[in-house]
Amino acid sequence: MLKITRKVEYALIALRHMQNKDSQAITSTKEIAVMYDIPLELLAKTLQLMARGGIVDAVHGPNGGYKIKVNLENINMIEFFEKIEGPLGLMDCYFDSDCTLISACNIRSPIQKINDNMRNMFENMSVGEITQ
Amino acid sequence: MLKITRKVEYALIALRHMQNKDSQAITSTKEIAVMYDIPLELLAKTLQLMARGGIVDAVHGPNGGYKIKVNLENINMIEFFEKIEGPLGLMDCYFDSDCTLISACNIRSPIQKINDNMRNMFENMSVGEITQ
DNA sequence: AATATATCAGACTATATTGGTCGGATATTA
DNA sequence: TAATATCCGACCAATATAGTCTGATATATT
Repeated sequence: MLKITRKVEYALIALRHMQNKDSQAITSTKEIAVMYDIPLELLAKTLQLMARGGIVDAVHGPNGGYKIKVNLENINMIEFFEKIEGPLGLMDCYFDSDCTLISACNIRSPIQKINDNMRNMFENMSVGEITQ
Repeated sequence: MLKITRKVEYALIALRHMQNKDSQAITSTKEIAVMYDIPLELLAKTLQLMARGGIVDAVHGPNGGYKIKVNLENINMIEFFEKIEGPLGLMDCYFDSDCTLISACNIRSPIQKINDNMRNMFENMSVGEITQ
């Protein structure tokens, strides 16, 4: 429980690796997969997700690869998780709006409070902080 | 990802239910299972885990059940999770102690930073806060 | 004592999620 | 045209979680 997925882990490793190079340098999937001993295909998929999500730019063809596109300080961990894994279960909860799930929320689920805390924490944590 | 298990959820629901009754009142598994529509056997197991963990007291026999044993403000969420699910992956990380996993930690895993933050958050959150 | 009811305990199955693989398409450089 | 890299979805394998079943033990009531 409370686990971070491999895809997210691989994505962060890849970003940190690229961050330590010249900002215009191109890094291939293979380079990262070999260096950190990560399954190539799976890493490839996560890099594709980051490209789709606008976090990195892709360069096709021989000597192709990826480079970081945005300032990692400007993207929070919730956005990041959702770009890679899709919508999280950690729904936003607006106490002052009307909520059709009040009974499910209050009667059934103290979990909501935990999720609110987690979401809040990750919204205030940038990818840059994590990759250093 | 980042999900809380059903057992934890059921445990919190049970505690909140008991908290709203007289502190000496006995609550059976059945009472809770019926009221919140939770699978009886699974709820039974989580209550047993809480009894083993010293959070509740069990009363055997007819009209038996459970009652809260400790002050829920004095137990943090990490302790609670571990009583119910066993050791979490969110290891403690002591930066000033020597660590045989430094390379794995620094080179491979930004995850460590995320886990440290989560652990810190849950250590400073009491079960009482969540069950109200 | 016998019976009914509740917790206790572990093995077992079903389901869902995640991790990883494969095949083939598209883009680009040489 | 050949080689290399990203792209994309379908697929299978491994793991984790959810839930079920069987039987034991403790105790209150009759």
